[in-house]
Amino acid sequence: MARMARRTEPAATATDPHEAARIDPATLPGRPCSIAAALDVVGDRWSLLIVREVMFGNGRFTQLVRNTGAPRDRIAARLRTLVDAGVLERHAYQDSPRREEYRLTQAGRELGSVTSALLAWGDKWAVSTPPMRQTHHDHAFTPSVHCAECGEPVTRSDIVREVVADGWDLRGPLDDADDARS
Amino acid sequence: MARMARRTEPAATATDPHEAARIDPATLPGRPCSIAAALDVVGDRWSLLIVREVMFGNGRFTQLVRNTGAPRDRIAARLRTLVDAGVLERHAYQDSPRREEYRLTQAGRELGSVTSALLAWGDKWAVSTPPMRQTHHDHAFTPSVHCAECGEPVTRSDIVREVVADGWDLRGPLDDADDARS
DNA sequence: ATCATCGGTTTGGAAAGCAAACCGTGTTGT
DNA sequence: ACAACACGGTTTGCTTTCCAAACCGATGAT
Repeated sequence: MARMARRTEPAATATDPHEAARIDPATLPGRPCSIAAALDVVGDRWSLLIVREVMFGNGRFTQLVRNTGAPRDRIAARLRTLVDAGVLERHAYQDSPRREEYRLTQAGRELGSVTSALLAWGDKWAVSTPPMRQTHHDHAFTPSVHCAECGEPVTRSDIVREVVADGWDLRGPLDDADDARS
Repeated sequence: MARMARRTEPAATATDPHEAARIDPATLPGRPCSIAAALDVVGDRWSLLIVREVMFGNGRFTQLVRNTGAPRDRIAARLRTLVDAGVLERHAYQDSPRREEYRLTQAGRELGSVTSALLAWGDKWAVSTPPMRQTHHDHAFTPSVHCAECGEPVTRSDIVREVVADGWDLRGPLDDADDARS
């Protein structure tokens, strides 16, 4: 994808061929950050809609084109990069004629937390009328973020962030005359 | 943003001037879906990185440019659409010379669930070395999605989805000869 | 007076996105 | 046998967006 094109190094040190190459966050523009790295993989216009459709069981090319509304060449391009990134895998569902469909990998399945958060936010803030309903054991489902360690629901102020990458802190690059700091 | 440009109607029925205009999901390309609507607002290359920086307290123009790595004109353009969408608000932090900074609205703050999910996913699947550490009450923080109603941690198979928008179900548009259904 | 800071805008070229037409393989209908 | 169709894409020609770098206007500091 385009954002990828701005990175300076592909960092092809994959030992396992099944494992997709990982991004060195220092090669991304701006702050080294896993949010930026995640968006480098799925942050374009169509990727998360493709993931949504595959989650719904619609993993075939024509289904993806129809249900996302994206141009065919965009779908084709995104499918390639998502397979390369280890989010999807290509799987033949018949020979003769050979037909392929796409399935989620474990990494792809775990994007469910992202689509789920976007769905909830969109329902609440973006949309006039929610077009889909989600239920969890027969009651309406609203996601709530908890701490996996202690199980408690999380408030934003409970979370402390610390930058471990060299040359940056929460304010920005350290060598910058942004404000007084040694 | 560009994706916005493909919608056919702005749906300007806002009663409250503070409330941003909401999207009619039927006007989006593809499946009517709040994920697509959310991505219509924050689904471009830079928006969520802007939101990240504002969450970190870096709400000024030059900070946003430096810390996201985006071109100045892109930041300016995104700030306008994010303010229009009700994610950010512009706030003067001094007069003479007048200087503005951007702050999160409630809608913007609630994008924390999205950035949080992306951060966790990026840490686990996209990045070679996580460049940031998050702690919750002095232990490492990993987000876990629970059901807000019953408090239980959520498995993907526990969630049942139902399309309420006209003309679609989970497979796609109903009038389509995708497979046999009345 | 000159230079620096801040919050942008302008400009010109390069890249990406788009809709629509096309293609190869294989199957179905007549 | 032959035409039409399904599927999973690719190609083409054009439009839109994106980018880097330069510029701008208001003000304050030297």
